[in-house]
Amino acid sequence: MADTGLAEVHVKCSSCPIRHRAVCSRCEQDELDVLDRIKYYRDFTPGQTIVWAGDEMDFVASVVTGIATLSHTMEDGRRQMVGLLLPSDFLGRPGRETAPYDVVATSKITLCCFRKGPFEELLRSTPSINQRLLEMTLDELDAAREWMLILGRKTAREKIASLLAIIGRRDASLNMSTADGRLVFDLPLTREAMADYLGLTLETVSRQISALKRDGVIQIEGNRHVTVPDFQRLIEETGDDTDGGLIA
Amino acid sequence: MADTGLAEVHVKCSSCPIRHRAVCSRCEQDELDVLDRIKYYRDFTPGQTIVWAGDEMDFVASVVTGIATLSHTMEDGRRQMVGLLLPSDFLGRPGRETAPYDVVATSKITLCCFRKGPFEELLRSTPSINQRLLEMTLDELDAAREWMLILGRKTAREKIASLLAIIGRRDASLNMSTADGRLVFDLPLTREAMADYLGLTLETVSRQISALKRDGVIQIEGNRHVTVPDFQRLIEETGDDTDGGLIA
DNA sequence: CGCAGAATTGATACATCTCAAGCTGGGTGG
DNA sequence: CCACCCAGCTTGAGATGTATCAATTCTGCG
Repeated sequence: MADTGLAEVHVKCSSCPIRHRAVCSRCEQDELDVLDRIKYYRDFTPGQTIVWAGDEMDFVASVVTGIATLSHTMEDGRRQMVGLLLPSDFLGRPGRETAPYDVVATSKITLCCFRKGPFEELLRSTPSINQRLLEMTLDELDAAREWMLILGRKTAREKIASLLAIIGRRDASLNMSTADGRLVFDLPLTREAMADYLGLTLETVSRQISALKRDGVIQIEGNRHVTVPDFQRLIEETGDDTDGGLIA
Repeated sequence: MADTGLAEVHVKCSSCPIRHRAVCSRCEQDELDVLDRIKYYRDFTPGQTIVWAGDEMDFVASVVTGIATLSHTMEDGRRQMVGLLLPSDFLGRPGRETAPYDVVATSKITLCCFRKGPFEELLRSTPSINQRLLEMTLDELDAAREWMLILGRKTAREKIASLLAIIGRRDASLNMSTADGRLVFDLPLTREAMADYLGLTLETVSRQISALKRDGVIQIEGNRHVTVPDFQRLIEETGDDTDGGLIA
């Protein structure tokens, strides 16, 4: 079933894990009933391309579980990630025919999909969805702008530290981590994906991670498992204002 | 009056130059009447800071005329522009207390302002505004993502060509330019502002502009007046797919 | 166990930054 | 009316951070 991406199960909205954060989070029960009727799930396997840039895109979706990336690819192969989709994030743009970027599953991923036409109809008739989508889009725009600072002005070391801080912070807010500045998480990205995120080569990513490890800013087991002994220290390495509460 | 930014005149919405493109573009007459009652104008002079990052921001606004920039500044002075506000663009974020970036007037500029509270009320009660703001925010997000590709993966020469193409295209769509691939416009930014836009130093900007001039891709009179003899050629220099219709 | 993808490490090349010196044009005051 | 001034810009020479090319070495998994 992985090839078609069609999933067998149909979870009720009321027991959906992203119920309180996704584009539907402000919906009343009657609105959820409508969504429940028209939604459908699709699963993708790691590495699988969900949408190709330029392809017609006849659906929009929420990420239920898993991770996906949005990226531009230039003709000569240079690639820049421009979005990272985590659970509850929204994929697709109402009022647009074709996808502007490649969307690729980084992990096993499940999407909650709506055909574009019906969703656009809902958007017009359901203020709670329109307002939530506006809020989510504004948040994404903020994230994109912080990302632009990283891409345009930070050194390779600061870029790596920034990415680790972003991932660590998100994990902390999800997993109710220890509040004592210690932080443990798994990287959801390969070195190459990190390079695409940060506008670096994978070699430079590797070197800078090694350097941060040498300097005691982080510890690593295996390739993915990261321990940050002192989050504040990591923040200092990002070049940002050192305000640094875990949930910022 | 430039110091307070308060403008003397009060233009009726129905005869406003950005009537058909701004956040209010989908409003009916009765909705415009409401806006007309609560809006107020503010003027700023070139170089004047409209909002400082971190300051409380008690208003939102549409740019009526002129140009402003949004930018992050790091503690050590590194600066990255993250937004360029042109006429009809929207400034401010409903539901946020403090400004995340500096907003600086690049030219003489006039804003059509609304106090934040009343505007948020309107947003809740007026779907036409909410929907238009969503659409505009999605457009900005797309622009931010294209910008991320420029920042992360393009060479200095490609960055300059991309910026010239962006400015040229916009001017072409406004001024109904000659359709024969020739293009003439004025740069709205200094070399330093271009550098902040592109994540370069101003020296590199200057060198690359000189190089493009040497290679016949552009001609320059004075410091700002640019002629592009062959727009397609410029597009080839951006590194993007060479689709290149003027209005893309 | 062994293999393939992922990651590390090294040597070198090169694009862009940095520091420094001069140029240019428009505005101002003597 | 001219000389000066200064912000904005250009150009040069050298330093430096990151990319590139090229081996190895890990790590997780069948």
